[in-house]
Amino acid sequence: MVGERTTQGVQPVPLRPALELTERQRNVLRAVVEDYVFTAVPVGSKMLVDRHGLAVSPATVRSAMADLEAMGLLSHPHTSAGRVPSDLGYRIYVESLMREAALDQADQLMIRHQFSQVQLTSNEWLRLAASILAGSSGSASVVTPAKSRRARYGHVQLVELADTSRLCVLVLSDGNVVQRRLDRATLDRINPDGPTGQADLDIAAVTLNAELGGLSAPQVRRRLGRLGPLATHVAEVVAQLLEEGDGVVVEDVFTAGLANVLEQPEFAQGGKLRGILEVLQRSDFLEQLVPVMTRRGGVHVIIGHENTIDAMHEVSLVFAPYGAPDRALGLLGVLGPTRMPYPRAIPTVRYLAALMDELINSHYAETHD
Amino acid sequence: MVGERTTQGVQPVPLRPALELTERQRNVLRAVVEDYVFTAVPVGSKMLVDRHGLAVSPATVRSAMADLEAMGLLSHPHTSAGRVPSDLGYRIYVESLMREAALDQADQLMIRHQFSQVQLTSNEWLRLAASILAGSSGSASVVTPAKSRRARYGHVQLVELADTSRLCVLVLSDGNVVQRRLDRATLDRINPDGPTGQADLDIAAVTLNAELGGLSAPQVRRRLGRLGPLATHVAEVVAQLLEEGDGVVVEDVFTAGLANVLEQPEFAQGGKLRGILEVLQRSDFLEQLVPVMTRRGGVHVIIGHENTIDAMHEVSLVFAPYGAPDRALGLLGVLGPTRMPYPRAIPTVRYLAALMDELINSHYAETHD
DNA sequence: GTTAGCACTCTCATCGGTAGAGTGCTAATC
DNA sequence: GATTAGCACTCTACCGATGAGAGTGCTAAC
Repeated sequence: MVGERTTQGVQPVPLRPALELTERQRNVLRAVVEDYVFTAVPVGSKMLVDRHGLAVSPATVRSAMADLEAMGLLSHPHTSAGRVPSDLGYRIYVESLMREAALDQADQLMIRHQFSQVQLTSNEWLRLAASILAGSSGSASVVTPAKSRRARYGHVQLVELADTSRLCVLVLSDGNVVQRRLDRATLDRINPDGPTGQADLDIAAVTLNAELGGLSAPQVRRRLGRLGPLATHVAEVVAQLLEEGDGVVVEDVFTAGLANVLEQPEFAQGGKLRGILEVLQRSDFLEQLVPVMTRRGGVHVIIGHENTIDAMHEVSLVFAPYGAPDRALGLLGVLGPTRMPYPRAIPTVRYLAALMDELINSHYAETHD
Repeated sequence: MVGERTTQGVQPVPLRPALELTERQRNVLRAVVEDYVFTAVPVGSKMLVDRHGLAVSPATVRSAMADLEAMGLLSHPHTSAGRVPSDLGYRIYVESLMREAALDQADQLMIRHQFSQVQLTSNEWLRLAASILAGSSGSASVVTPAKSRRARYGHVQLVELADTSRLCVLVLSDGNVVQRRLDRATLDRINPDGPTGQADLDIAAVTLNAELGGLSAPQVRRRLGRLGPLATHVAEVVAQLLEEGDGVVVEDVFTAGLANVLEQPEFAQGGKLRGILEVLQRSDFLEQLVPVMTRRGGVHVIIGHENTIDAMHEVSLVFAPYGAPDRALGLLGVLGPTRMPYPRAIPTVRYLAALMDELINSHYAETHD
């Protein structure tokens, strides 16, 4: 029942060398976190024994709480209020106190079923993932498309649209599609005898696809000389497109369930949410997660002040990478108050990441067995 | 100075036959709206004469206000509070009282400059538009990609990815690109001798591009018989893709500036925003605007209860279509409290719609003159 | 080591009172 | 006849006091 593999070592955590807790302290901390996550109200000693069947008196719990507070795991809004977990308290909880259960069989089936209804090559897929994640975790969710950090040339298509525009559509080796319009003036310079037509474009495309398959941006650049003038120009554009994508993993972000976060009492007055919304819409906040995530897979939890972004000091992130290793990497996860139901959020994120791994791999590989 | 072309006839407005206002009533209504939009505080008679240099006494203003209230243009939060415009009051204001100025020359240049930095064929373009719109209007903004309601076949590309997946990339006549993975099992059935390779795919693509250019979904279906087995299968997929896009205009939505709305005092407590956020993320709320917008271009204003969606009863929309008539239609606009600075929002939306018209048309047509 | 008892602290909800803003009405004024 | 000054009235928002309740920390007894 209890998930053996917890989410340890989430990297930026300054765990003091020996933070040994007694069994009682562990129980109290666990109870405080779970009670507070549930009620959003600072929890006092009496409530705690009443609701969690601790076989000791409130006074004993008080002394344990005082110890935990001294260690920095709990804090006090004011003298005569109950205790609230600190970021560090949540950290300890997540790493060694939490009882993490796998996702319900029924939920799993339901989720799978929803995915089976939708085409993988469309953004609908990601929208669905975001929506499921938000619904199931009760937080805001974020999903980015799977994308290779070093995508290579896959296949190019040059199109003359009904009007006089010329489009270069590049399918990358990771399956993503990017496009760019070809500059008219340049085309006219290359082909001074008249407008560049579909026939010209087709010839260039054939050349390019034969010559450039599987190449990276610098490799494409090295080939520039050996192609015809039109093909060279397009190859230049292709190289640019490859370079623009290089190293960038997070481009588009699909979010859902913002309303869930809005509902939380800690964000009742809009002020606090404002910063978060702004960060969310920029999306570069995910960029910083990429190195950590690629270094080691699995679910990563970032709690409150562990986040380097100021506006995020009151929220927690539960994220995981998905995709094919070294080919395409996507990120997905949830964002909620630090007072987040981790035992629910973590398995949900884990399951969805695994599912999307699976889908993406079968999408690409689809072996015959 | 004063914009002659106001945004009249926004359709679902039950304007009573003869709503004649005296000059004074008009002035008072205008002053109330502008004061309230600025301060967000119900405005009383004394404040009004003080701040708006009305050459009459508060008592006179009071009587005018009472008249306006009887006509349903103002309302009273409670007995001894100031007046607040009703939705109808805003409507009258927008249609005939507002002094609408064109956008600043400097602003215009700045916006143009930002667009010049970005590729039209990427979503960055739309993201930028949303961001400009939000920043300039101080509200939340929404932008959808320009899309034809009846796009036709443009050009197809069939790609064998590095692994065993086969992709069909379809460029539509409106310049948009859609893709779909080809089903492996079907391919194997069509070509039982071995896996369908890039060579096979190329041949099929050439056939399809020669045969199907400019055709609509039913026309493509009618051609199905005359093509080879592989091409027929792909054409089937193409027809599906065309059909899925038919009639749908709003698919992806780019929003920005949600935080701006959050900041407004009327949404200080999250509850009200919740519904709006949910509607925004669904995006089907725009679908209902499409018929109105295509029937007649220009800026459309929908105030509070004029909106058929319940969750939107406390917000106003200022929207305009853009794109090439009968080819590709996109929607853009802003969403804010009914207490919106219409004289700023409307010209901004108008300008941006015109600019995007222009960009899109030069993108597609780019005539030689 | 645990617990009961107790004094103490702090918040929060309640309540009455008051200041202030605004109204509607009436009678005087231009 | 329209406008305005004056006035009584109403309602809210704010303030300060009060008391209940929850929770703590400490000490002494178990």
